[in-house]
Amino acid sequence: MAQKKLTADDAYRALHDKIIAGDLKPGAKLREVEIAESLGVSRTPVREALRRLESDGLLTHAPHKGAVVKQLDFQSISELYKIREVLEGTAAGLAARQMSEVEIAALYDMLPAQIEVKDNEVEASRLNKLFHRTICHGASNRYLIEMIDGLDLSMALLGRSTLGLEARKDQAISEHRKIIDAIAVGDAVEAEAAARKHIRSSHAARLKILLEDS
Amino acid sequence: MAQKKLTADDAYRALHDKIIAGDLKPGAKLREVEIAESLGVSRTPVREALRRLESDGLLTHAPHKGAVVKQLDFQSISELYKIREVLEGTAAGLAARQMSEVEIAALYDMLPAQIEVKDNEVEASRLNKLFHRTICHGASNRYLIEMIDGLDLSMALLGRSTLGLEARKDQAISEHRKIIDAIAVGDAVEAEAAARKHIRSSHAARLKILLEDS
DNA sequence: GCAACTAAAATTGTATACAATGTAATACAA
DNA sequence: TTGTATTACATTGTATACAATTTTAGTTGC
Repeated sequence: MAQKKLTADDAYRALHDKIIAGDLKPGAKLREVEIAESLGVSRTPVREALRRLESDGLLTHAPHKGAVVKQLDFQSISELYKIREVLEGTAAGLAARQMSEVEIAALYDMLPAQIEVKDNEVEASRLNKLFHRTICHGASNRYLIEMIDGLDLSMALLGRSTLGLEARKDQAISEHRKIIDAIAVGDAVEAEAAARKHIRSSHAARLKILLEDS
Repeated sequence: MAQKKLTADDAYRALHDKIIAGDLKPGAKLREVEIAESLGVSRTPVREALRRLESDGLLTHAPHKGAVVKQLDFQSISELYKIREVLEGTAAGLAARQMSEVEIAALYDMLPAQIEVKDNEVEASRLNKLFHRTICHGASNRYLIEMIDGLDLSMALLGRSTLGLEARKDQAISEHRKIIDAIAVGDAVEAEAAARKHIRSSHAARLKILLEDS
């Protein structure tokens, strides 16, 4: 078999994926030797991975105390959605000015798959991310892309997707369509407004989940 | 004498400051052993510092090739200012809704010092950053603060401040006052508009400097 | 039984040694 | 002379050894 040599980047991705998948929940402590052994590497690359995850905002790290998966409090979640609203709105507005016909067509093409996916929260979430990423890239701004990606990562700390709520799924798709429609006609103001509204209702759905779970 | 033990965090700050101060210019290659020896530590903490600077966006880093101080191209600079406009505008808008009387008074108190500073680009830049940071904190959003701080860092890669231009200094102060005025009366829309305009004219000044230097 | 102190174990931080990769220089052939 | 291949060197990547710090467990005194 392959047994390809693992590197720091592999360690990063492994931990990254574990956190995203919810395998490592907020509050979980990460011990370097433990991780190193489980991955079959030394502590050095593990430490590098941990530091990257820290600057990604997925871990908190106190000197001599170790790394812990970050736990978002209520206030942080509100702040997170507020900024997401601004950035996704900006992205949609820029996309309305810059996206090409084919790119817009690609957005429309994503809708059927979003509708068809049933009771598969993971896949629904993947398609949703793809949709938002496509618009974000349509804005052609590397800093914006980086920031939204960063927020998405933090979002993963919240656990299961809001698309798990059946009602939310249909609403989200309808909102997606409105965003595309505005982009398609080059209406930046409306595209931004639609995107902001979409994030706000996503926030509302999130709050519903949080209150259910508590 | 003290001879305090240096740690990874110190190495980070040392390099960080050298880049900000322009001591390490874009394009400069950073060799681990060289830095380690100059700081009197081993490569381990230096590597950690380099990785942090990389995720700060101050360095680019190719595997097995080493770290280089990032060089921003024309396109990147435009994108940088575009996002700064959005974020600083958002910050000013939120600040208009949330800042307290005393905080606003503190903003007004900063203006005289900004006016008095003469031919001291470094000090002028410091006061300017302080002003923007204060508004940013007035928005009470940790993610927003983090992002604007990150953009400020990248901004440092551009070299000397736009406040070096004599005409720009007066203009900037006038714009600062307009922003505060809007915040003081709680006019979020106007505060955002004023802040965005401020960043745009800063961008214009930046372009002037860039064209002069080339 | 509880509190505080002490010691030992666990864990992170740093230094160094070794491996892998990339770069540059040199030798050789066309 | 130029192009290429080979080899030596420089640099980064990983593993391990050691130091510093924190946490935990145990013991002693009250």
